[in-house]
Amino acid sequence: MAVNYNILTILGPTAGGKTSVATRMAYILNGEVISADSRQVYRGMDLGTGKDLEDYVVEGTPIPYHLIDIVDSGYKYNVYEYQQDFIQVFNDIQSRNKFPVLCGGSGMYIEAVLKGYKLIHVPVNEQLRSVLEKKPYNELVEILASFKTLHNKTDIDTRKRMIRAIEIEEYYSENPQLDVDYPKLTPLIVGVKFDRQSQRKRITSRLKQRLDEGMIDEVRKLLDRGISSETLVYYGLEYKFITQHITGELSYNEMFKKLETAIHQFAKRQMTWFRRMERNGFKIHWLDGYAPMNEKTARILELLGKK
RNA sequence: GGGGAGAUACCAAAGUGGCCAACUGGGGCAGACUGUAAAUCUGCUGUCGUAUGACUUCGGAGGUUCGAAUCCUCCUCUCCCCA
Repeated sequence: MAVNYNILTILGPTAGGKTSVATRMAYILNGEVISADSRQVYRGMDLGTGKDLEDYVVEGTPIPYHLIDIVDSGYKYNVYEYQQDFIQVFNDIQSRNKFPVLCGGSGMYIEAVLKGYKLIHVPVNEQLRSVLEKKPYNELVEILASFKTLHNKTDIDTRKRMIRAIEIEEYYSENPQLDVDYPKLTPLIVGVKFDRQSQRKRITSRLKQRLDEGMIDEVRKLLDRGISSETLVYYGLEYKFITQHITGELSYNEMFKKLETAIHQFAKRQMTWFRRMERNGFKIHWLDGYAPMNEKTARILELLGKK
């Protein structure tokens, strides 16, 4: 029985070659790419986020992409906004009879849209915050526990998150209607990965390459533009360690080693998320990164039932 | 050539007769995670499919002792200082 997939998802850990597979598929399917990357949304953050914009031209044809370069660096984007933006882009692509290819490595963003997390806009409640901020942590735990149903299951390991969690529950309790008009998605999910040893090698050589291409200058430019080092550190990985190098906290070698390790660990966490998705019922069809492109695309077409 | 310091698990580093299969940090592995998610947090990490269990470890070889990573002897190697 043929399944009518209405979206193709390409996921996988960093440095696995997802983008080229996604753009190739978009080229074949007359489609457009929707990025699922929590850091590529920022303008001016290219090398550090591994945007690979040159991959968006296949056989001389530019492939339209979405949710890349949509906000200024310095801004703090989040899942809620991502989901909203995704819905809009998805509907738009469908209305133009193009095929959407979701591609990225931000597990939570992917799951948020494929699973349709119920996220609604919860405004900041300054009054509530000022009250909660005076209370001890254990009292906050009790307050959060007092809500019958929890909509927000995030970590509450810090006071800040705890207060935000209560703020969200508080809002839900007063605004019970939370059904948003969510598009019906029937995704085919394909993962691209290499064996761990190869993955590590790829991460390291890609890191060296991007440093050669001027990744440090990119970060320096952001600092010059007035983005605080705290914000850059918040962005993590490349932006975090390179900023610490620029401010003199880390030598070049220390920066390189720590960053390399951090990216390896990040790739591992990405895989942990994907495995969890599989346990939770998402079928991910894994492709060996070493397979040639035509083999990958043939396999995906086969899975899509277009062969 | 003379003097001194040291060799501990993947790495660094505690431990200096029993409470040591060995503190701790890093790394590695596994996991949690719906509003920071490139974040944050948790567990495991000598071997034995489980173990209040067994077995093998603290440079090597001997020895002392009821008992050694810890004490003694010899050997090998590393580092530092003076020549």
